[in-house]
Amino acid sequence: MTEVPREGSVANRDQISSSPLSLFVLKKMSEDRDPEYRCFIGGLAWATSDRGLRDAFEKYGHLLEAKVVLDKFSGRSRGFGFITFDEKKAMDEAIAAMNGMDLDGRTITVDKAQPHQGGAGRDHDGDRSRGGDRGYDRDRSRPSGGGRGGGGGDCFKCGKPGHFARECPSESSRGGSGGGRYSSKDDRYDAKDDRYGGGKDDRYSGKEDRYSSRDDRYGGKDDRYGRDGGGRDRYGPDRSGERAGGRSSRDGGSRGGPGGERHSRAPYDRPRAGY
DNA sequence: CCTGAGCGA
Repeated sequence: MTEVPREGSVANRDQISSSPLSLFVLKKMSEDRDPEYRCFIGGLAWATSDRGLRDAFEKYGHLLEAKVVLDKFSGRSRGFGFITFDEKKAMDEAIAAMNGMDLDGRTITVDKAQPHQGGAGRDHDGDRSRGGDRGYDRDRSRPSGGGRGGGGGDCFKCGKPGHFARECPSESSRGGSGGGRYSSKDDRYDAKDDRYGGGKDDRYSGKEDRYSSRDDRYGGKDDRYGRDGGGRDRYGPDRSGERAGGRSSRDGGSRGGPGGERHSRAPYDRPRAGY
């Protein structure tokens, strides 16, 4: 009746032992879904490295990880990085203390990092909402220096946002133009478009020597004022993409020389190189 | 004196 057949027990034991699937356990990477205390650091100077990040944030708590995101296409910092604390209060202290602070000569933005659920495999996702926000605000107010006099800010003449001091409508002679940057298109774009679509083929044949010095363009003593040295092009974090796209349309992917690299070498510059 | 604005192998 209530007797349990031993034969069944033996058979059942054997079944478990012979089940290879039962021995496997689903183990994920070191990072479990348990949210770590990661912070997104934005507004970093181009010359800021992961060491600089850690050195600036390890004082608020023990950092499990401190890394500056580098651009694989340029090899240079993308201007933001991530730091991971092992404690929540440390993260909170760091955010509250370093947000809007000046690091490496530039005002940085410190905020909670967005969780990437895919790991390395991440596609181009235009929507960051992901169905779950984590305090991330896409329409956040720009620190703009945080009003702490860090270096960012609005118009230096009238202090009104939406325009710059050079284009301040409050002082600009409104002769013919009442808008400033909003009126008509910029001639500078026409000039750029002209050399790409103007039909001039010698634009790179004889001008290439100027780009040969692209390694010293970042060799300036500063990361924000040393750009106007030999570049006719204004503010450009990396114009290599534009140039590569322009020449590829002409070359069709064929290189006529061994020096067809996108960049000669790492544009690493040391502000304290002792130069 | 400022257009960098951004979330990674």
